[in-house]
Amino acid sequence: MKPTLQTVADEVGVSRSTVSNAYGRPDQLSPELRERILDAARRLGYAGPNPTARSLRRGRAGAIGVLFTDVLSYAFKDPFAVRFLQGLSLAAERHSTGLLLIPIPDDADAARAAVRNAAVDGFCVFCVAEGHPARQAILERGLPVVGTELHATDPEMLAAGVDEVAATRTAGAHLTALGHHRVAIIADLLHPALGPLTTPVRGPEDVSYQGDRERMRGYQQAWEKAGLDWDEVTIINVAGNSREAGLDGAARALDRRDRPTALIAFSDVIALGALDALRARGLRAGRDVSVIGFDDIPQAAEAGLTTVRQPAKEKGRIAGELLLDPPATAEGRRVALPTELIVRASTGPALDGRN
Amino acid sequence: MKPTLQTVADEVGVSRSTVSNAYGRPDQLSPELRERILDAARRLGYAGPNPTARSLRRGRAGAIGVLFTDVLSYAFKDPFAVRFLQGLSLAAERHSTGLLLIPIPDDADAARAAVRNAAVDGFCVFCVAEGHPARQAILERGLPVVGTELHATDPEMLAAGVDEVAATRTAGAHLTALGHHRVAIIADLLHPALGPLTTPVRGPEDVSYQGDRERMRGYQQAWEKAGLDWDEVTIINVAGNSREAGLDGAARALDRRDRPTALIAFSDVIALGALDALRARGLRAGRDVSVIGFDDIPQAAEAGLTTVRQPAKEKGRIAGELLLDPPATAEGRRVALPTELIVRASTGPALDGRN
DNA sequence: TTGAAAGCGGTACCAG
DNA sequence: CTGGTACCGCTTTCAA
Repeated sequence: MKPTLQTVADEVGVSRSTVSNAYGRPDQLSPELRERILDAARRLGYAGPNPTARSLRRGRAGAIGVLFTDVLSYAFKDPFAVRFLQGLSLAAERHSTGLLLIPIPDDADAARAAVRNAAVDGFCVFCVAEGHPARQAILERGLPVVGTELHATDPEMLAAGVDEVAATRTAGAHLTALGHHRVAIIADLLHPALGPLTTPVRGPEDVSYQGDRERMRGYQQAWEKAGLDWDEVTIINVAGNSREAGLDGAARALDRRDRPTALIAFSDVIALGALDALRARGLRAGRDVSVIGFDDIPQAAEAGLTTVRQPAKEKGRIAGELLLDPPATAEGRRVALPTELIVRASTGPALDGRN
Repeated sequence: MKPTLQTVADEVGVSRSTVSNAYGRPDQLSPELRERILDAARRLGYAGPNPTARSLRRGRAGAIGVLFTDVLSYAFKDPFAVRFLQGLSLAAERHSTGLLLIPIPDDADAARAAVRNAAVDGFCVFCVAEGHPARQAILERGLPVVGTELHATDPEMLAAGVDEVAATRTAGAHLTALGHHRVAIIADLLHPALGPLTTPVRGPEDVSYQGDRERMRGYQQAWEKAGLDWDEVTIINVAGNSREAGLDGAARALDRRDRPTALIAFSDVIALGALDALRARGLRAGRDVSVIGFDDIPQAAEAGLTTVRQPAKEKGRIAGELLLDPPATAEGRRVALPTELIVRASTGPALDGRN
């Protein structure tokens, strides 16, 4: 039988309360008694109050839940996600809180169950598509929830995000100013749980993820503003947010007869894959074909990738703080982070017959 | 007031047990009653049984704890660690269990507290040095613990690991066969919590981490077997397991007057950094200087890095299975995984005056 | 400074 | 198929 508070109390000849105090409120008893209690505990192999029982009593789980699809692989593969998690963990550490990673099973019922069974004080919804069953289950828990979409539809939702539309509108203006109009967008736009990946994506309304949808809107607005035809934009949906996916998607774009003059990736990892595709074809980025990304991960600088910078770690940190210490006012509950267009060598004037 | 089981029971006019059964054992009550209960729950905004309370009653936390130092950054940065975690999460998912990431605070007392307060069913000790205070605290919890050291000193400890000594003995033989004897070892060998990072490392006994210690032993044995002088081996301790650390460490080795003919990294990320250092000096890997790594992460193949392959994801998966379903027999509690020397272009004959 | 008592929200056995 | 009844292990007033 594992020792409990009672075991120790009996051993020392005091009450449970006193033993509890020895651990949680050292100032409530004499140092000698405390020492005696701790000694006895050590002797009995008692490792301290049971965390679960303590959580139940205190009404605080001591962890925040982070949901992941694809057995975590996405989360760990994208340097942006990694930085975000680092920020989140920073906030968690500050509040003596753990991070509970919850792998979301593919099955919808199992996914809901996973959410319902998570002993957490709040959830961070990171890259979970809006219609996903797990998302609904999270809202039902009635716990604080933080996301990265500044304009999330649910009013209860906390958010640490950037103005995606404005960010890509600027990025788009950069491209149109360089004379690009026949371009291809490459991104992981469709969530598999919501429908077949072959669904054609014509515009923002077909995109599963809110962030990506807004990014597309920004580019659309830039095209409008420049008086360009959105139909000249090819939208290529790829499976997954990864360098390999970017390579595939870019290959599909580059091997068309009317090769686009620029490739727009919705993340840097995808953009990096696009650069790989260019290289494989002997094409020079920023000269033959322009490439633009999103995030500004460290590798983007090395690769000379033009991209939109967003503060990844800070985003995570603020998301964590929002969750662990929710502001009282509605305004404080949505924090907007800045973005910046970082122009590097991968974008240049459009090389186009018509120019 | 948040609704509880009782609230729902009262609403429907049944007992708590029945409501509990409606969630946990659907076969214990009529479908109609169950529907009525679930309906009422929905109406009242009851999201299902409180996970903490359930855990307490069931005696199962539903999560395994994974300890991390350095606010998780190490864990997320090394592709090997990422794969390991993926494997771990795979096992966790199979057992409907979450992964609780526990950032270990620098302060020893806080670290112990973090371990004691974790509501978990077991711990996975991944890259936590042997003398680390958190490690002691883990053992005290009396929960199952899995590590990656096959020859861990604690008999209770479960393990999914490789024969590090044999692996590097083979790798070392490869190098000595190529004529290398004046080499440099580059690795993150000293744990900061255990003493200053400037402590000189002369041999295996000075290394903080068991795995690294054994890797060094393997190389030492290869040197002995080849009749070479271990004193010709320079040991360079770097801070952290990262590409940057590898770059730094290699720089220190390459800029010496008696430049080593080969660089031995204890991880591929460090080896990749070493390749960066070579490149920066116009040196060709495998021609001017040889480089060998450990792990065989995907980037190793791209970089043409000779390395020791170990099954990262499988290691994590097995660690998870061991933890969640500990074998009864002592033999089954330590699983040995295979390693393989993968020879690529980064190693070649020693370029040495004396050869 | 110490202790008694009342839960925190459930689960599971067992009787009906 | 349903309900009564003990707990799970701890924290926290409140009195002594």
